Amino acid sequence: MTRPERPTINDVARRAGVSKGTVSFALNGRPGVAEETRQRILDAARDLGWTPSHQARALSVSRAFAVGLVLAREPELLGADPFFPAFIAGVERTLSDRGQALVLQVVPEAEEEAGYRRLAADKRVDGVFLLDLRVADPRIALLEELGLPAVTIARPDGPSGFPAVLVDDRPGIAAAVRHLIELGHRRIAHVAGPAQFRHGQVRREAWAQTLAEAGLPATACVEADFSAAGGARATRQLLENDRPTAIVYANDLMAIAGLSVAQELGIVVPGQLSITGFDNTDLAAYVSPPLTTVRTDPYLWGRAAADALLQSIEGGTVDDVPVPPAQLVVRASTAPSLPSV
Amino acid sequence: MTRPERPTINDVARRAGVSKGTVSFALNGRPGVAEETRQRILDAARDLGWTPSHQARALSVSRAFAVGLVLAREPELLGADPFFPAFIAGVERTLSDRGQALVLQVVPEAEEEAGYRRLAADKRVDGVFLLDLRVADPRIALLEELGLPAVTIARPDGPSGFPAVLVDDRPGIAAAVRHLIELGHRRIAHVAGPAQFRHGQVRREAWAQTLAEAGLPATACVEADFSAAGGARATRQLLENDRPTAIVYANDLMAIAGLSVAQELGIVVPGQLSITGFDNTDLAAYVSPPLTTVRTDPYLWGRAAADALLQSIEGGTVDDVPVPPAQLVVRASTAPSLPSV
DNA sequence: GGCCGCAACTAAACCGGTTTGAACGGAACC
DNA sequence: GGTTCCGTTCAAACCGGTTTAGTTGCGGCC
Repeated sequence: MTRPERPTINDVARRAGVSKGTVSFALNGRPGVAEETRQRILDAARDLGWTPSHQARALSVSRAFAVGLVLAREPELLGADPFFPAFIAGVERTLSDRGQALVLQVVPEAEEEAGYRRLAADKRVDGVFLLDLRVADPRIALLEELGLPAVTIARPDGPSGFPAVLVDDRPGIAAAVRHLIELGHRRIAHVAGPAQFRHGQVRREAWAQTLAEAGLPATACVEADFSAAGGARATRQLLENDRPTAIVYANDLMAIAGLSVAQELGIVVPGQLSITGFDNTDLAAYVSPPLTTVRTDPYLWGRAAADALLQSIEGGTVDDVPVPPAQLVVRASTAPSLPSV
Repeated sequence: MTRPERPTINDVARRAGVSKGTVSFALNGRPGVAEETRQRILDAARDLGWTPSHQARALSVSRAFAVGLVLAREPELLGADPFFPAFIAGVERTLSDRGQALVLQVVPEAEEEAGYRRLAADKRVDGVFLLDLRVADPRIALLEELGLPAVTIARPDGPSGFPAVLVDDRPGIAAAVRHLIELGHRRIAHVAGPAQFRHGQVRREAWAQTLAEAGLPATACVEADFSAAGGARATRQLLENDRPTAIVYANDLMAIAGLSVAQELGIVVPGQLSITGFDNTDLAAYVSPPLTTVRTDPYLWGRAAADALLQSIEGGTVDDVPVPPAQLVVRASTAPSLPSV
């Protein structure tokens, strides 16, 4: 009942009648091995069912054959975020084909830096994804200091030596705002994400800029935290005084919470208030009324990010990766603004 | 600008004036090293800022110092599930203190077995978590064959050589059903998860059994897939003929979708229909009406599961781990049943 | 004084690959 | 016929730890 020992490169060498150095060369497609010998070695390896020990390889070449993802969000927030699992699925799609693994680290925000340092010091990973970029994100300098390759999701605000997956939330938000303007809305509010996050900031700017371009005021904005509780609070605040006729939310979760707040206040959506979300979560189409929102494709971003990261690890400088823009999905939570409420 | 070479055990040995074997012994707290020597070695290691290379260690002791999690769910379903991120956060909490990493693998369901085999063959992990247990789950035999330690979340239906975190959904569902019975409901339906999943099956059984104990019929049950779309479809089906006065959903996502369906059909919740969910997602308290649901603690389960897994890897046989039962959270989506509708 | 036993330590093998330096043999060249 | 050169192969070093088999020095014992 002892587990069968797995064959090593020495077994292959013996069976093929060559030295293990030659086996290594043959299997890595290096020149300097006669075709006939190479064939013999490949056969021997196949017969024995040999696969290289990635631990041994990791030690010799000083690579981890893995990439990392550090999440500093609070677990509760993570739970509600549809982005993250889809992104990971996309990442895996690329990684698994290439024999790489994904190392995940979830840390309290205070230990974020230590998290990256540990991954680097232990040589656990050969590179990392940088998610949830913050304004003037300190992690960029940190990773440069650590010499760890990285790929950022969306372009950071400062200079960055790392390639970025060019996720841009602006067109999606702009489309939502324009959609509302076309419906006749003039008082269009925004429930924003935290300004410290790039995606919070960028969505807010897009909202403001699109309004400005239409000659409309961009005054009604409340900053929240992407959570349902925050969305509800912000909505209540907006609806209290000088009520807008439409609210653009920075994500679906807050939008759905806001929708409920409006309903509890007896405000009819979309009759008296139009609402848009962002993310197109699973639930968006199944609330009442179904939510007009912006569909993004985190699965695709994950694939693209992993491709770029692996390429970057293997040495090449990598260009930023374009991705298709987000699409507005019009459902029933938006309707023409009534001439006067 | 070259990255400074990090010190090896040889550097420490030289500095302390001993052989590297002694250094290894000293640092692993083995007997046979004089106290004075040990101190000198520790000092030298500290001075040099030495930390052991886990790659080298992994090779010699044939351990990965990592544990794995294979997710075979579709990305869309994952995205909506609050369980998974919280669980991971709990797992990490335990792992990071012990220098272990978490390797995540997201695979299409068809490649699930290959996923585990790869993790084992590459010695990428020393053990795995078994989530989303299925009825007669084939992975148990697979992992036993692979000789890979594991911990299951909830007890599997068949025999299992692995310790389990004793998550039990029954009391939570039973509490929800009893709560509805106490409110006077007699026609209590259930929107179930897929019967192939243990947690789908168990919740359904708990619903049926609690009704049976109260002498009520457990006939109105529709199986869905834990998704919003599925929950909406199931709800519509239940409300069409012989309408129940209450519906117990197997998760919050379906419950929220069901709530919207009822509202669109002009059925007042909770006036004409009471609804309960399961999970207590972030959103549950912020829909209208706020959802009565069952609060679980996946973060805690994650911690417990990781503890058990590490212990199991380190050799000991491990007992099943009890966890506190889920709690019913009563909100406004449940109300007394009207004498006659 | 010689022997035993033990604590403390060293040297070397080992894990399983990659990589370097040198050796070998045959063909080409002068 | 001897030198050069190249393609092929091997032996050994290396990555950085752990572990085993010895070696050393010292005190106790008879």
